Amino acid sequence: MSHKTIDDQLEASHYRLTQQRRAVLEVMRENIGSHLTAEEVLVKARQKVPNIGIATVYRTLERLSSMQILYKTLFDGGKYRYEISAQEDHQHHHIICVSCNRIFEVEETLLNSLEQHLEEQGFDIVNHQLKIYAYCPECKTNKHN
Amino acid sequence: MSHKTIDDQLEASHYRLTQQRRAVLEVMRENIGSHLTAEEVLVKARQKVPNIGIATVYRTLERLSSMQILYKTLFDGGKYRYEISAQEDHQHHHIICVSCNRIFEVEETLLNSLEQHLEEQGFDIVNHQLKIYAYCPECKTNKHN
DNA sequence: ATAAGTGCAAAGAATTTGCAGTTAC
DNA sequence: GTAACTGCAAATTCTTTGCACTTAT
Repeated sequence: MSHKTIDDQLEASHYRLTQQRRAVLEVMRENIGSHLTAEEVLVKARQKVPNIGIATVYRTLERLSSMQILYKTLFDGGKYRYEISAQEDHQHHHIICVSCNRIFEVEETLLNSLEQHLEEQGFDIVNHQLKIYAYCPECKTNKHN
Repeated sequence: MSHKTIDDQLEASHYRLTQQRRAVLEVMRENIGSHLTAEEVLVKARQKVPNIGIATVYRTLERLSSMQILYKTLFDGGKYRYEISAQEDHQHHHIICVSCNRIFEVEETLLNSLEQHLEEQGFDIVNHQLKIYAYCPECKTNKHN
């Protein structure tokens, strides 16, 4: 639904819409709520543009991240993962299942009082990231077998 | 104060107390509240044991982390940083100054209601990490020059 | 004595960069 | 036409591993 906004942003930044970038962007749009590695994006993008290289994927993901179109987050294991951003809200929280490694999203809000406290202490908060490691409901059930 | 506990733990695990490990542990103890990279630990450890190599530092940090004596945390930029753990509490939160890159600690507690909410939804929380990106009070002042 | 630990250098994994050729505008 | 973009391969950066030598117990 916010395709127009993103497209406008791209337009405004003299961003050339090459097949490769189009493919990466499509992949990200087709995977809302997923947190893909560059390698995973490469595999999916190759279904659209077979010759696309990993360097182009990295360059595109980096660029889209710096334009706030994607979020780039470092998860344990040492890999960056990318997800398409849901326009307004620029804080996102994750629950990582320690068993199946699926990533769930938590909705914002509960950190407001903490932030307020810190602002009173003189910090000027730019962003925050919360990662919660847990057994997801499904794995929690299964681990009792 | 908790040296005895850590030493007991090491003792109990048949961990050989070599000069190198002693040096790494001393470095960590001399830097409570700091979040050191392996490279930074190496430099400090070499002041005690000049020939210590980076591989030993990594192996020692890894081992101490798996024994819960250290925390190992991945920060943006893609490097792991290590800090000595304050026994009881195993959740720690950081404020990273986006200007000077110093890392500050936030005291626990404010996530309890969030956790409670998630537990009700069927998640079994193992751990969590909160990273807050902010201007620290000092940099906040300076940036208005 | 011997199992565990060490330093070195080589290997790995993820990401970035240089460059000659290609393409969107 | 040309500045921007691409793919490839080489370079970087951080971390891990193999191996012959050393050391704590």
